[in-house]
Order: sequence, then C-alpha cells, then structure tokens
Amino acid sequence: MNKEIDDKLKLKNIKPTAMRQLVLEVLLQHKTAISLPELEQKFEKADKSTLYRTLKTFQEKQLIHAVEDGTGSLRYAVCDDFCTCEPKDLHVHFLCIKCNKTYCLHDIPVPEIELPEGFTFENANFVIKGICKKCNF
Amino acid sequence: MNKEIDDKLKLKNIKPTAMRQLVLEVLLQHKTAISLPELEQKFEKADKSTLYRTLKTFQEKQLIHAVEDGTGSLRYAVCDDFCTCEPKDLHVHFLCIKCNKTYCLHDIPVPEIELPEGFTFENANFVIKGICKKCNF
DNA sequence: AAATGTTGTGCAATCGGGTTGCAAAGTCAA
DNA sequence: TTGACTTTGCAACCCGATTGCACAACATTT
Repeated sequence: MNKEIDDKLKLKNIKPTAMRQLVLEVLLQHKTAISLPELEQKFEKADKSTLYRTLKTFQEKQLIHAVEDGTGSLRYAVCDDFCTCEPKDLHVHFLCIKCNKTYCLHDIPVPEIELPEGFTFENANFVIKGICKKCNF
Repeated sequence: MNKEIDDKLKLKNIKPTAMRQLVLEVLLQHKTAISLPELEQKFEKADKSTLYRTLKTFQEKQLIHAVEDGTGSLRYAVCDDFCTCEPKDLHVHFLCIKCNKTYCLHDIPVPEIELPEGFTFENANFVIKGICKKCNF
C-alpha cells in the first residue's frame, strides 16, 4: 500500500484498514475540503455511515479538521502533520461562491480577538466567501 | 401596536403584518441570535414555513442578519438600524459551548484579511466558540 | 486451531433543519 | 365589488447527519 498514507495513519495512531486507506487517499488527492456527501460520490459502493464514522475517527485523532463553511454540510480537510487543532493551528478558510469549493488558507492564521470581559476562548471558525483564483479568470 | 417595531419595519420597507410584528418583537426581546426552530417554540401555533419566510424577508430587507454558528441551524439577529450588511458592517459572533447561545459582538468588526492573489472578498463569517460571561461564573 | 473479545463495516431507519407547492385568506386599489 | 397581488397555513419533501443492530474482520488467549 501507499507509504505516505500508512505513515500518516500510524503517526496519528489510527489502525490502517482498507477503508481508511482509501478515504485518506481521496482526502489527500482532493485539493479543497470535502463533505461527507461529496466523499460518498467518490466511491462506487461505500456505505455512508462507514464513511461518516471514518471521518469522525480521523477528526478525533486529529488527522483531519472540519470547516463549517455554511454550505449546509461540514467539510473536512487533512491537517498538517503536526497540527493538534489547537488555537495556534487554526487557519482561515475560503469558500468560493462560484465553484463552491472550500480552500484551506494554511498560511493565514485566524486573528486573535480580544473578547469582552468574562468570555473565554476555545475555538474559532473563520470563513471568508468570495471568488477564488480559478473563477476570477 | 408597538411604535419601535413598526418604525423598524417601515425603515426597511417591510409591510407590517401582524405576524411580522410578532416575530420582530421576539427577535428584539431575545438578547442572542435565534434559529428558526427556536423561534417556532416561542409561538404556540405559528406555522414553520410562515416563520421561515418571514425571516427570509427580514433578511432580504436587511432587518436581520444570519450567523452560521455551526450548531446545525442558522441563527438570526436584528441588525443595527443603519446596517446594510456590507463588509464594513460585519462583526464577530460568539457561540457559548455551554449554554449554546450565540452573541453578536457588535463592537468587534471582522478583521480584514489579505487574501492570496486572485482571490476576491465578498463576505465573511467569523464565529468564536468558548464560554460566555454568564457560564463562566 | 478453537474460543473469546474487540473493532470495523454495511444496511436500514430515524431525526431535524430547511425548503417548496398549493390553496385559502387577507390586503389594497380601482 | 371586483380583480390583482401578497401573505399565511398545511402538507409534503429534500438532504445531511446520526444511530441501532447484526455480521464480518481482526487480534488475543488458551
């Protein structure tokens, strides 16, 4: 099997079943974040709930992160190798309103915000909507 | 009928039906953003699709704005009087993961982000999750 | 290898938010 | 009052997410 894939699974302590290898392969190939329904379409016959649980496992083990891009379905993208999904690892996402793809802007961290007194920070979801490079030309 | 409510409707060119007055009243009373299902519960017998379309109308006329807070349902809050829902009017939202309420942080504008070349900005959704003041004490 | 426990998978069903079609009721102007 | 337009209520539907259950795959112990 593909070395990179098995390495990534091992790195995050995920047992490398056939299903998981396939799913991770699709996730890695896909340049933009992908939703469960989209993932389903990539497979001829895989079961929805299996895919669902595979994504959940990946997410728990911090192999992937979820983006709430407001399209009505959560989208997932592979984390950087040493991401622990903590505040410092958070980045901005971009949803193209034309092609409906969601990009990870890995280089753009979510800006720190000074919250009102008494409010404490746990997590953040920052999605910018607009037109992506491809659709702009 | 309540003067404030009718004024707000008139200001945004919305015909003041009984239903709309009631819905706006609830929205104004409610300190945090409210979802369609939550709104439904505030009424004994109002119809879901009527409420749905009322919210849509309010949103189109920029009386309210929607927040995608990742709870699975859109939440709505009344805009400031002269909000036109343009980038300059965007503010950060805060979702308390304990009481599940979504606050408008009116005073905290969504920070400007320098997008990668070729990407253009249209809109943004920035939700911070954590514990709110009430739940922290 | 057989027996046992644990984990993963497939199928079917359910839940819940959002949305739509349609007909009846209400509004308004001529 | 008539006719055009808008709003409302009801029922149905769509679709993403989630769960229960049984069986399969795998690992572990004897």
